[in-house]
Amino acid sequence: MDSRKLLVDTMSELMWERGYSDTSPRDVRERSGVGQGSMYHHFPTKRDLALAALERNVDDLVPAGSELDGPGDPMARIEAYLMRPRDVLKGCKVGRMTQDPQVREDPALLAPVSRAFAQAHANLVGVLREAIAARELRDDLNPEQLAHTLMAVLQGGYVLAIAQQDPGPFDDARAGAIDLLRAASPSVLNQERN
Amino acid sequence: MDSRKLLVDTMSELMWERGYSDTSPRDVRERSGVGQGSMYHHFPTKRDLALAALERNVDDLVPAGSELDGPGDPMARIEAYLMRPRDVLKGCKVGRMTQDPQVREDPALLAPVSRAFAQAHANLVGVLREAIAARELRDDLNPEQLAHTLMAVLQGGYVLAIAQQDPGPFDDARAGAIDLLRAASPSVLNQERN
DNA sequence: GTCTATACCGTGATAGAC
DNA sequence: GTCTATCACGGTATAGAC
Repeated sequence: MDSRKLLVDTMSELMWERGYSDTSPRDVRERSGVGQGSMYHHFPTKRDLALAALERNVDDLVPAGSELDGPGDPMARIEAYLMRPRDVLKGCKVGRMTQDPQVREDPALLAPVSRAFAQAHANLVGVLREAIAARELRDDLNPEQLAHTLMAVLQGGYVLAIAQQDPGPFDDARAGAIDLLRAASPSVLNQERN
Repeated sequence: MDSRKLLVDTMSELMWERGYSDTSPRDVRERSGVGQGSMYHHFPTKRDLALAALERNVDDLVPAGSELDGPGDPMARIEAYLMRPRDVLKGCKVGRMTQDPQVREDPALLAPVSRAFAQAHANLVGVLREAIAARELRDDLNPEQLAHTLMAVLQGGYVLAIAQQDPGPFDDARAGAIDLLRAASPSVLNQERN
């Protein structure tokens, strides 16, 4: 129906599955069924199509962090965010882009990726601060650093899982992170001091 | 001098910088100065050269874990391993391969990557066990999971840093991980119980 | 907006002489 | 082992009709 939307949808999928460099205009045409003429009418270059697809893929990631804004204890929300089911062996549609040389070298393509991670970081920092305020986490922990740690656990978990072609390492990584977070609750001793 | 070695060296560099798909035989020839004939004499296909280069790149990573076998407290060795200086914005020459579709789909190319991470995991598990035995870490933590967590922090740290074109998120991620590890030492209360 | 035809270039080789 | 020449193919468009 709407060729333009079809093209963006298809490019989004392909960029998730194969990245940018390794996805050709021909791949997009064949999967979408949109003809050559239409394609270049809507998007003068492959890069233009990729930009549209990328904006879409990063937008998918923002509501994906909705566990963080929900109700419940801050720590419970953080754990829910980490434990949300994910398509582990496909990897992260946003993080993947950082390993594509043609994306890395193109500030315009990298920009949406950068924004998405910055947004995720800000959300996580907020909940971590709440957790500290609620005495669920020690107050000597740095929320900015810790947010990057947790994001890295997820992004790196994908890498390890794909290397083994097994989601196990991803699940291990996040379970270990949660154990550490729980171990970092203010100790009974400290609570008695206050 | 030795064309074969020159080719492997050059391919190793290029695969670190640009991955496999995006590195062409021409790139290798031009950077190495080795001629077309020599190249295809030593390596019948690009994939053969990549296999040799990959074996070499993963071998670079094993001695890189030598901090783990050194002297000193187990926890100090883990921290030294995490804090070792790294070329953050270039990323990990092994982890990078997992995002290349042509590597992902080729079991022979993925195998060295898988082995390298499995080895790193085994080494980390060993030191984490020592840390628990030395009462530097709580004994209710799972060393297998935790090892994957720490590896993921590094691998994911690269992703975040490249996205921002700034090593900051990588440094945050590992600093946060170390803070969590320290917070997971057996509490005074627990120590008194034993 | 969509179609078909055409074009140019880089990739990933192969061929055969030296 | 190394050199130069050649090649088939896919990637990434452009041209112009409908």
